[in-house]
Amino acid sequence: MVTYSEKQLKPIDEFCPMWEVLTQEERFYLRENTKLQHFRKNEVIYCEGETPKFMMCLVTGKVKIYKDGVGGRSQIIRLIKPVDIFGYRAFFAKEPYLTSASTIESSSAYLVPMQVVEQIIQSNNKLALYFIQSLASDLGVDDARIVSLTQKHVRGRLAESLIMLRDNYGVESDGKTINSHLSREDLANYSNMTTSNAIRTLSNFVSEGVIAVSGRNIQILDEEQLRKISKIG
Amino acid sequence: MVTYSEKQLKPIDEFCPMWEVLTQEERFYLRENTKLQHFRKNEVIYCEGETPKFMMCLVTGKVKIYKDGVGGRSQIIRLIKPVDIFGYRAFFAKEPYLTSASTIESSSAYLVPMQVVEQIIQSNNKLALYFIQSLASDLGVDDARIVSLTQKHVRGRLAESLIMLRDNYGVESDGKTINSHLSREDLANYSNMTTSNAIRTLSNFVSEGVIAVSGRNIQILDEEQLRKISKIG
DNA sequence: TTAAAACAATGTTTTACAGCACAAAAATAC
DNA sequence: GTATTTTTGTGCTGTAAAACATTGTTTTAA
Repeated sequence: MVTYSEKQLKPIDEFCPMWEVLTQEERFYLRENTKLQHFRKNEVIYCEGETPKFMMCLVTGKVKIYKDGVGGRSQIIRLIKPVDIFGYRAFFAKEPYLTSASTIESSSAYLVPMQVVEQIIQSNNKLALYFIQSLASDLGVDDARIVSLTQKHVRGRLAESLIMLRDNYGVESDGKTINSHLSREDLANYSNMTTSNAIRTLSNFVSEGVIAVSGRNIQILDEEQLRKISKIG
Repeated sequence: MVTYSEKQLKPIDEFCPMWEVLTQEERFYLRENTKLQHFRKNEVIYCEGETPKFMMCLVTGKVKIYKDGVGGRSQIIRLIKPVDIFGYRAFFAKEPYLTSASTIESSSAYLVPMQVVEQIIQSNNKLALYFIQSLASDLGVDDARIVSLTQKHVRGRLAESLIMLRDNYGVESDGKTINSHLSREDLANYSNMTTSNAIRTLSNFVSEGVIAVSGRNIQILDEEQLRKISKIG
């Protein structure tokens, strides 16, 4: 039962540039074993503790990777945008999932069984090197994040998050509004602060003229100043 | 100019189990291009911002990977023990080093040029998979660490660090003393707290009977209680 | 079309922890 | 073996940010 819009969708090996290194046989094998799945807004994709079975390639929507910590407090580890892949780390580390994944808006993703990925890696070194590079980059981001989240003050952490959101998701057609509409709570959970503090600090930024806010729409007005706050704070 | 003790040392491909997957030719190629280097106590091995050229395999001693953050405050990201490899992440991510590395005691390490590593990976898939697994594991540790360092209280963070130190470096011949002798400052920098707080909390643990301390020697007396503190705090 | 959640905003209280300052002890240098 | 630096230990103070409380606002559901 394939809908019209899905018919128009490119197969996974053409949709996502990482598979360009595959041979024709490998591409066919990949396609045959990949399925497209849709997720409603705020639907959980996988949970901490589960056994990783699929790698996901996000086609549309937005996904958060998070961890529930002390006292049910949630920490968003990273945010996924279309064409990003996720859900494969735990399999390679031979562990159950250490994180959970949930959509933050209606989303769809290609699901590839991890055995299929592993098999292709075993025959294709370039794909292996792609994963090495991808994991190495993520690890660098995490290393930097450890320092930011522990050492920067609330203002600095929020400023950094806003810049990341803009860099990651881009802006809307007006060229200003960040193409991401996180709730204040998610913004707080990403930036390691309480919701109250995210709200408070956001409105401080507005009165200082560095950003403009309208509901969940955020515009960066003075990027230089925001970077300054991110660096010093 | 090879000393007697170095003569006795196994070549890198025999010393470190990760190279077992190499062919004879690859092993020879690796050996020919590897050099052993000694580092004094508190000697810097590489610095944030430098271009990664070598992968290190620690032969003896202990090394800290750290990042200098806000106001010169240092955060130790991870601790290296013999036979661990380090210094390769940035090369794979095609970045300059994001962290610095320094010995915390007199150490020696095999240095392998990253081009050599990359070349062997290109011809040997099993080695590629080893790096994928290694990076995936480190990423999982970092993900968990983000939550611990941001959400746990001082007591919980220090308790977790002590357990990690024991698990990572083991105990001395008495079967109790942790085989690691970090300064209070390094312990604090690993656990994201001030030196004062590390000292204070450490002596609190002593009066509670969960650990015993004598200079830089630390013994875990009540592991169950320490785990409890780590979990709740 | 009203009820009920969920979300946003703001003010108040509490507390965990950083940031000193200073003293003692230990390691290192001279 | 004395001097000097580094490390360790302790107490006090200020403050950033959590926790709590209250009210207003928007979205969802019934």
